[in-house]
Amino acid sequence: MDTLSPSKLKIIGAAARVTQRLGAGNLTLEKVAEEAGVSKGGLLYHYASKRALLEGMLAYLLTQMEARLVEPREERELADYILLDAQPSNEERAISQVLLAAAAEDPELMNPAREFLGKLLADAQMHSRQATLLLLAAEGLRFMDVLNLLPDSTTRDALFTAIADAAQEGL
Amino acid sequence: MDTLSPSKLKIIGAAARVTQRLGAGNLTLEKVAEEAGVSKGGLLYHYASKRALLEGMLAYLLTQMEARLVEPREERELADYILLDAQPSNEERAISQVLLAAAAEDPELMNPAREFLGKLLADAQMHSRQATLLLLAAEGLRFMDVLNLLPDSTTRDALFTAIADAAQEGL
DNA sequence: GGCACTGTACCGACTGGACGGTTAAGTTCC
DNA sequence: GGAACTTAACCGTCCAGTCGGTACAGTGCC
Repeated sequence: MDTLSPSKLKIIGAAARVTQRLGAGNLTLEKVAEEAGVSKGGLLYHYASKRALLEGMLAYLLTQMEARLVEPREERELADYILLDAQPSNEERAISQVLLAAAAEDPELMNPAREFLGKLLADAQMHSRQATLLLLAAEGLRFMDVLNLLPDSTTRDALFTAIADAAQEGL
Repeated sequence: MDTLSPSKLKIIGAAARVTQRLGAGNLTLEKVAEEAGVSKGGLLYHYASKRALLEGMLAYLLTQMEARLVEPREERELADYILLDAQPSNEERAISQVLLAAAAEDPELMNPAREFLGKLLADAQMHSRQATLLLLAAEGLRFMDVLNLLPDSTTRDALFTAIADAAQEGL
């Protein structure tokens, strides 16, 4: 995992902001460039194609999420399996949204995510059925959240506490 | 819910097939028209815009799903809450895929789905925390499935039986 | 110090293709 | 005759990616 250059970080942040403002469907290189304060050429110097930019965004997202999952597999408790999806930042939400949209055009793009999720799922299955269910539920909530499928934010919070309680009390 | 005309049904089926074959990102009016055996103009006669077509697909999907949920709210058992996501047909998967992709571009499109899900979620919450968790888990699995985020189909089946067992045994 | 050259970062006008939607002219069936 | 339906050509817009530049900070050589 090479560290991202400041320019690349700036660009990814800009892409997330554009998405938040205009929606994933309106994420164009020109807009990202403008938001990042560079020209389109400048942007393409750092990410040679839109696909490369999207790949960069996905990699960034996965690093962010991985950072939350501190416990090594052997020492994970039930509650650790929902950590991944607890309170995603707006930036994370935006990036997830873009990726969901992009996956439709280019499924290959999601390979790293599939791999990541596959490992996590396998760990959960090895741990217990409860862990598996909690992980699935947390992911379900996350998807609904990212896709704006939840009626309001209080519902989201209620659902999250339901999962968190279940993880605590072991139900 | 007015019944769909044969032409419209034909078009929706064609759209699903195009999606299966080429991916959600390549769903264009021209391709759908060709697959349905009509011209683009003919398609647009029935669905006045691409958005209208997508709305039609969503409505169709929701009717399909609703049909599975036979029990009235008061008589629902735990297992009923995962019925919705059990074994979606390829057509359903394709339509869901398109909708997921479209939602990122145009969140308004998903209003009916949001409403549908909101009700279901409220019912589950009223039933029990277990029902809520099962519903979330089933939805989580469905999203992963639709987005091709699962490593393989045996994993999917294993996860589904895990949920189903939990619904049966009441865990 | 001055010169030639190289690599890195960045710029923005332009192009080419894709695609949603329009239109005007049919055809078919009641 | 007119309503429902179909057709093919066409238009306009949007956007990823290209390309010929510029600026500037080294670096090596005399």
